Amino acid sequence: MIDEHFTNMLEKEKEALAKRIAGEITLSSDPGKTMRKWREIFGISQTELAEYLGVSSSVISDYEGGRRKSPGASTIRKFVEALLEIDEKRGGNVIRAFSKTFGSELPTNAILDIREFALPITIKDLVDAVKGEVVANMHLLDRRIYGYTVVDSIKAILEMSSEEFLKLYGWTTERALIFTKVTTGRSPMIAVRVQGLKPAVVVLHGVKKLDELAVKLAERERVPLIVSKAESEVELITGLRKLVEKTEKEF
Amino acid sequence: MIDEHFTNMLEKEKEALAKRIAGEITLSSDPGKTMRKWREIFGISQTELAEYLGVSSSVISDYEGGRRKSPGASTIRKFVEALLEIDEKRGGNVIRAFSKTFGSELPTNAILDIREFALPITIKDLVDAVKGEVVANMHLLDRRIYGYTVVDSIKAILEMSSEEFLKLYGWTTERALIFTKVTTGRSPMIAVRVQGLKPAVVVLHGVKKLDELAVKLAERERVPLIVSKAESEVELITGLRKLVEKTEKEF
DNA sequence: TAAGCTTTTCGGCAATTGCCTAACTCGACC
DNA sequence: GGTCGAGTTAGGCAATTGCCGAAAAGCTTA
Repeated sequence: MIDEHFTNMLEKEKEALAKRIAGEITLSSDPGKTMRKWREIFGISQTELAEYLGVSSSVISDYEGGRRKSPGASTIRKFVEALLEIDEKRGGNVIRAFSKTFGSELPTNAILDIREFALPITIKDLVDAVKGEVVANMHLLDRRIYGYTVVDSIKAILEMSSEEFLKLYGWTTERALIFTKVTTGRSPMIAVRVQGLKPAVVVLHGVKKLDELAVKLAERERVPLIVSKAESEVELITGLRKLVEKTEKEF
Repeated sequence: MIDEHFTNMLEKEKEALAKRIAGEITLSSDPGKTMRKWREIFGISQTELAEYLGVSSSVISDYEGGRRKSPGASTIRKFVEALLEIDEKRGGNVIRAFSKTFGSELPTNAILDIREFALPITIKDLVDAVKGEVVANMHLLDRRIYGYTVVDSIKAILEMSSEEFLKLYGWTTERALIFTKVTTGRSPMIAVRVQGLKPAVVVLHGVKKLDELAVKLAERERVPLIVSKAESEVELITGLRKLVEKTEKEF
């Protein structure tokens, strides 16, 4: 009974997300661009999506590239449904990441800020926003990221269970994971390695003396590592939010 | 500054509603049917919408009738934007009715229940759901309605300002207005008449002795008047909610 | 650096959309 | 009963979509 209720709630969240994505694509002045944005948020390749839909991959590329100015409702529907079904088959991490039910389960005092960008940005953009310095994997700065999560590393380590850590990383691989109250950077990077999942980039704020091991772990995992020189958490978050607003204006 | 903030909030609600409507149309297995549903919720005629969009009215009829199985994104976008812009020109009552901002301004203890149906129902359906008896305008029972508002008439009269009454009626003309704790039905019908607006149907619950003036006022306003014989408010609301669920299943 | 995988670009074509016009139906009202 | 406004139906047609396949280009990784 309770399980059934919970399942119905998740189903509603999925429907709401489907509607949100479909609405956004349909109302967009560049539907193809928005289609790409959401496909990348889900971390699905054009090839995989094409196979799932039973079309050739050039079809997906043509849509996302804007060759078709006004995709039909059927096409958008199939596209959106495929994204959600593929995600569900993978465990439903992205659906959960965008649902309110999931959001309310996290210890909110460890999480200082969570935002999405209206448009994908590069890690280079992020570096500027956090007054950062790249300390590992500089060659990977062209990666796209779609959002960020700012975590108080002390609170997170003290209060979050292993499962919650997993959830934190499991959102998408296309987000920046930002730790504040960091001393050497060792603990966050160990946590990243132990969980075996990869955020698109890790930002450390508050570093007194960077531990060489942190750099090595980042290089091993091929995760760009950035040290933020922002004066305070407020300044860090303000810079990030300005970046969010900037992408909203450009969109 | 505060005005600006408030305007931005309304703009966001409008965007959210646009996305909701567009998403629903796009994901629907019968987009035309959903387009009609939303046009009727806004109380806009096909003719007016067609003129606004600069097309002939047969175009709207063809879409809503399902002649086009997969309307393009551009078409849906123009349709949705037109609905919202026309409503805004009329004062934005429907946009507000569907926004959270508006909802939180009403005295919630006077309003016992507010719901939408997933599909339009006729007044006949409503009569059954509330164990009702039609006392005026029986020939108008084929009208479509899209939702209902149940109001405690005593609390509403004691606590609601004239402006709030106006808001209550101003939602759409496609909803049922249901008064509970009614003795003769005179006061609710006078309120209906004084405000000069027309709900699709009025239901009176708890009538001891129906005032003939109530019937006359209903006839004059051409508003179907129904007296509910439900044993209690709970039974009344339960019947209505069952009807909501029924439409959700059929949709 | 080479191989393998992913994505892009473009020509082609059948099917469908977006819109028109004209004729018709229905309900309300004078 | 006649008029008017709202809505429906269907034929027609130019423009666009939905999809294919092939060639080229780009990216990642060992």
